[in-house]
Amino acid sequence: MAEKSFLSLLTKSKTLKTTKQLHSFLYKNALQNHPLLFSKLLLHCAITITGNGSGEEQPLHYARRLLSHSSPNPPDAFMYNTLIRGLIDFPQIAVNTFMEMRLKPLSSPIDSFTFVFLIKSAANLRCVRNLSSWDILLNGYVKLGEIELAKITFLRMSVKDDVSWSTMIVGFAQNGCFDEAFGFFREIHKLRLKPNEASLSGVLSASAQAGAFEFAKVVHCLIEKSGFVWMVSVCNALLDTYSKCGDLGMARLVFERMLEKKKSVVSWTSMIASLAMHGYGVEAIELFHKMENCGIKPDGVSFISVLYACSHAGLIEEGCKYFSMMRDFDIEPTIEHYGCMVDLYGRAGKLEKAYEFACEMPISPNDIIWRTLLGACSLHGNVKLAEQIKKRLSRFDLDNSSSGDHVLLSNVYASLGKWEDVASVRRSASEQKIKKAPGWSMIEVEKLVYRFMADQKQDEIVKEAYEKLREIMLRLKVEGGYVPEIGNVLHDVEEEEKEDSVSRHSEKLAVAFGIARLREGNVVLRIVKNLRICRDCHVVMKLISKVYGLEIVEGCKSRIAHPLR
DNA sequence: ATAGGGTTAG
Repeated sequence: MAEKSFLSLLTKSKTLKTTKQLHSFLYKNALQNHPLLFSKLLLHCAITITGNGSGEEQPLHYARRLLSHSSPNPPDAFMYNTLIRGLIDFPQIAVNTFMEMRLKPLSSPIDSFTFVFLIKSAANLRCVRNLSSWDILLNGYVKLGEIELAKITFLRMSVKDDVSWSTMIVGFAQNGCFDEAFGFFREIHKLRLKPNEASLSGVLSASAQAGAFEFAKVVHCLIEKSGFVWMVSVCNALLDTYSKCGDLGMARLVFERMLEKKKSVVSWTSMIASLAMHGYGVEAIELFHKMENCGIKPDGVSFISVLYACSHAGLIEEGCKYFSMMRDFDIEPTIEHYGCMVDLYGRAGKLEKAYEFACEMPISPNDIIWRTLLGACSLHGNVKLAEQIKKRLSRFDLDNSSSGDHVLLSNVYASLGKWEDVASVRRSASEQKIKKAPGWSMIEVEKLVYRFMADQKQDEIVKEAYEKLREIMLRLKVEGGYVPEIGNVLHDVEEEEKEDSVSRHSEKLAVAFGIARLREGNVVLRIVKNLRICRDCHVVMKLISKVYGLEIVEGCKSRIAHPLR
């Protein structure tokens, strides 16, 4: 059967009658389960409604019936999307259709297209009457990452319920607008609205990502006081937040306090990931087994976490075992799982194997896979492979994240003292107008967050930090026998200059400021930064811990380092 | 209705 000719007939059909005829033809040829043809048919019906606009409901019912009879397979999101797209002039019906869609079992999940069409049809906002429709609209914008549009819509809404508020908070948290998430949460409090499970989870997730430890603790108090402690997602978010803020002990406590039967896959996986990120790979794996013994089936994310644990603990064989174990659980490996495997081999120095693995993956490798390998090359000083991989990476259309790739390659050269090559990488980077993302570090002092950058404008705070830093470095040299570690500095410059450029790194400033403002009895400093720590800073942190008797916890996105452990 | 966990790098 020529699919194309059928489709062209379908698109040419202008009435419900001819559409129905084509439909029966479809059945006769046993093509009714063909999702594409089916969707086209649906679209056609839907368009017929909007086309004659005379309150003709018949085609709509017909389209609906088609959907409910699309057995033996459940309908997929594509079909519903088509219907919603056809309802562009009937926002209320479109929203109702969406409501129906989310209640039905679908063979493919609701995707961003669903929201694109939904929002388009609801663009004429006067048509949207009830509050839940508005909330769905907000959620649609959030899912599309259009957080500004969501905010505008939210501000225009005359009536808002707690779902509207929590949708916004979660939206901010998911789109990296942490300050806004905090702000909206405070606003809820001011308006004397009760926070709910979602807004609490959302604001905690924002705290976790921003490393806002003090803020998180305030939220935690609120949770304890208002009896939200028994909500699974709130506990999960709390656990994750403590872990990401560097307090593994509290994360553990939250996990252990949860009732055994309340713990979900997410709870277990969060705890496994926390252990892994804090460097307890073996314990993470043990917990994975404990989870299985408790009858909780691991999902895809659980495997990512346990693979992460293996690669960072250097447990190659274990990693391979878990990777193949996924099949027993009917979990199809995704690009993330393959990424973990490449990291597993690469980190352990098996660069050839890692490269081979990446080339033979059934999914075509993304930039992250290659960057993983490039990182491994830099770790093990393999110039040849690094150059090859850099070439592959440059084929990706990367706008902002590519600066790091140049840095990585130049680090490979620098580690071998190939300064001409380092210079040429820098030249090519600057020719392509690639700017390195400036590194920053944050420290929370008495519930206020201070952010430092390497060559910041001097204000009182920065001056205070620099002054303290000078004093600290002197003390480290005298008492700790500090020698600057400058292997990673890119320029081939005089030693003194290298030391100088290293000494201004933002994390040193942040720690210095923390020490300058240290309160009596406080022995922990928490730093959050956007870039990975450099070797020299690592050494300095270790020495500071020793000389000053402090614990320094450095959080860096997904990893937490404890220099003194 | 809205929610919680996850691959790389400077």
